[in-house]
Amino acid sequence: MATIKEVASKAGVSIATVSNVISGRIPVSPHLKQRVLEAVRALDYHPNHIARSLKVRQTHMLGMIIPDITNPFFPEIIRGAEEAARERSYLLITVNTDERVEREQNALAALRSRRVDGFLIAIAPGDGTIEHIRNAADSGTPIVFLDRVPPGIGVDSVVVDNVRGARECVRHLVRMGHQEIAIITGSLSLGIGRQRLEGYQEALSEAGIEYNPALVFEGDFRETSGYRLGKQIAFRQHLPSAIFVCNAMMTVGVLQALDEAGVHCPRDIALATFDELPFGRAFHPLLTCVAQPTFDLGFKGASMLIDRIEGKLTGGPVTIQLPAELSIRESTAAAGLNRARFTA
Amino acid sequence: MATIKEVASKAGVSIATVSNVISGRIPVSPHLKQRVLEAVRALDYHPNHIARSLKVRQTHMLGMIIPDITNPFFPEIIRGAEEAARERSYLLITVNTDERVEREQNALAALRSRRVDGFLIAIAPGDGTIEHIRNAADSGTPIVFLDRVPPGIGVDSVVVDNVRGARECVRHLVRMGHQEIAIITGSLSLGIGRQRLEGYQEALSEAGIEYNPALVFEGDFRETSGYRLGKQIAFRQHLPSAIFVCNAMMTVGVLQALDEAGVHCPRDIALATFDELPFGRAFHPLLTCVAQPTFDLGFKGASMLIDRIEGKLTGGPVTIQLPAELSIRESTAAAGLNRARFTA
DNA sequence: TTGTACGCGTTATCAG
DNA sequence: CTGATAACGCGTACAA
Repeated sequence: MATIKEVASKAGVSIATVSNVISGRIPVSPHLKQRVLEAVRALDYHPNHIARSLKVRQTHMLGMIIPDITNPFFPEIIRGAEEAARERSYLLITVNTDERVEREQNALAALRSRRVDGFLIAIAPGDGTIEHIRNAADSGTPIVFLDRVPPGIGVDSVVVDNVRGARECVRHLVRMGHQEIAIITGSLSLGIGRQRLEGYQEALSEAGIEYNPALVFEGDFRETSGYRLGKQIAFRQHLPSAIFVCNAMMTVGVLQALDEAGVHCPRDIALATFDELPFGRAFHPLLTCVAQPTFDLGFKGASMLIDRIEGKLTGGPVTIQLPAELSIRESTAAAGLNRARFTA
Repeated sequence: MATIKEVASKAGVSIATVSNVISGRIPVSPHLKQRVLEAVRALDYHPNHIARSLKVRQTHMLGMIIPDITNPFFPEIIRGAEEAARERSYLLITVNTDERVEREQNALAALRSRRVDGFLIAIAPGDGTIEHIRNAADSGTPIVFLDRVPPGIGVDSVVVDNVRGARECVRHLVRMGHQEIAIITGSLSLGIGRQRLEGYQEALSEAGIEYNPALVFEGDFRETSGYRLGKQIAFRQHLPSAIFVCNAMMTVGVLQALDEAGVHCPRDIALATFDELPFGRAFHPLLTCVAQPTFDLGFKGASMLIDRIEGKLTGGPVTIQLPAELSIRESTAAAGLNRARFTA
């Protein structure tokens, strides 16, 4: 690959002049500029960002750590973050941890070695060891948490109002006449898992419905746990009249389980889910869900991170809380109550 | 961030010794090794990969360029590629182009500036300008194409046997008694788009069914085009008895369109799709599809690329062709022929 | 095993 | 406005 020296030599100028043309920071006479640009094109010159990073001590790279790239929730976040990064000429590097803390640690180490300018992190569920994250924060690298925030660490974050979203969704179920509402939670070692459960509890309590632990099934946000717990619910001696599932991946599993068990939604049971599958438009029945502002989560997170990096945001930790929006659809239409029959 | 010098000083050894401990290339006495490791931990030292890259002239980074991260086909490929990269300690950097050639060019330039050791590329549809790719290839950086290969450039690739996959799928439709089979193609400026159409044509020809251009609808692999063309088909004066859709994203659109038009699958029309939605298990009806080996595509692509980079693979371009597998499910069950009624 | 000079490609600084 | 040159942090190679 051509170097700045070769360009300079080809254009008959000094390397400093080439550098000035490329960066545009210091004006160069049109005549020389022209010659430089020609040499750049002729040699297919691409400035060596590595050398540049070494010198300026920043890489213009953002490290993003997410737990599950096969959950469509995250690709949307990535798109948002990538868009913000692109606009401000940062490169986003995303690493997937498969919900494993050990991979999260490795990813963090790899990205710190690469000297990314900042981190966007959605943590994996774990036993609460966040030493690796605390270390990164202590090193002075800005961090913004996305969606999932570990406890006891004061950094920026962009999150969803999980409690409210869950509450409104369960309220809707109650309004539809449901008294016996099962919940399939996410990992309760995660704040978002607990918050959604909390919203569920609040909605029940408001309605004067007693909280029944036997209706609480703890999943892990992955499809297989939805499938497993869905089966468990379907084969209970007594079917609840509704299920509130705490994310869309698990809902896919639940749908399959119900289907195999011959339980029809919404005729036999109502289903509502936190989080939306982008492909839900093709589902039958259409799912009542709490849609999250995924793109925005990523976009705002990356924007905030870059502001921190560039010193445009100073002072204590900032938390941006985004609302989630309830969409009422077919899956909660008079279900399980045998008041009406619904055919998709 | 701590430097190798600080570690050396803290451990009371030379930087060369620290370097040797870290890299493990030259043995160091257990005693000193221990002291170095302690210092590393105490200082939370992370080797500066930037400086290292500048010296050794390789970054251990793989650049991946994909057209649509919201199409679940690609996250699976990313997982595969990332897995292969991780195992061989490379870092995968993925950039999404939103199917836009202009972004592809920018991505390529950015990654070349970053001096990635090689490229994994699934091209965006365009007017055939592949100068940017040819330049990258000419610069000596290894490239492996994934799934989508531009014409007229001799580089490695990992692809799917599209012709055969499509042919078998349409054959199945023919076997089910369909004579009038519409096709919603992908972008025909892409090889994969043309190949799937070719498979369709072959299957028809085998069966002695005349090829009818009026049944060919050109989409672009995105959901909205499926929706639009689905509507078009649904409102034709004469409904075909089956549709073969060339990828799953478009199928989601088609399903929605049929639904809105009151056309029921499989009762009124059969549907088969190339490519599988991972969430298809929750669909009604379950979709007959040609499943692609997505993870493998990514894994094999990245493995091959790293082999090239490390000189373990030499010689002319290699193409790995992976089979796609037909899964027959409910959406093609005796449809449109009014021979039977099927209720999901 | 250690010390150390050297170079990697760039940018920043300062002298012309 | 242009050019010469010293960093940036590390890996390598050598001599001690």
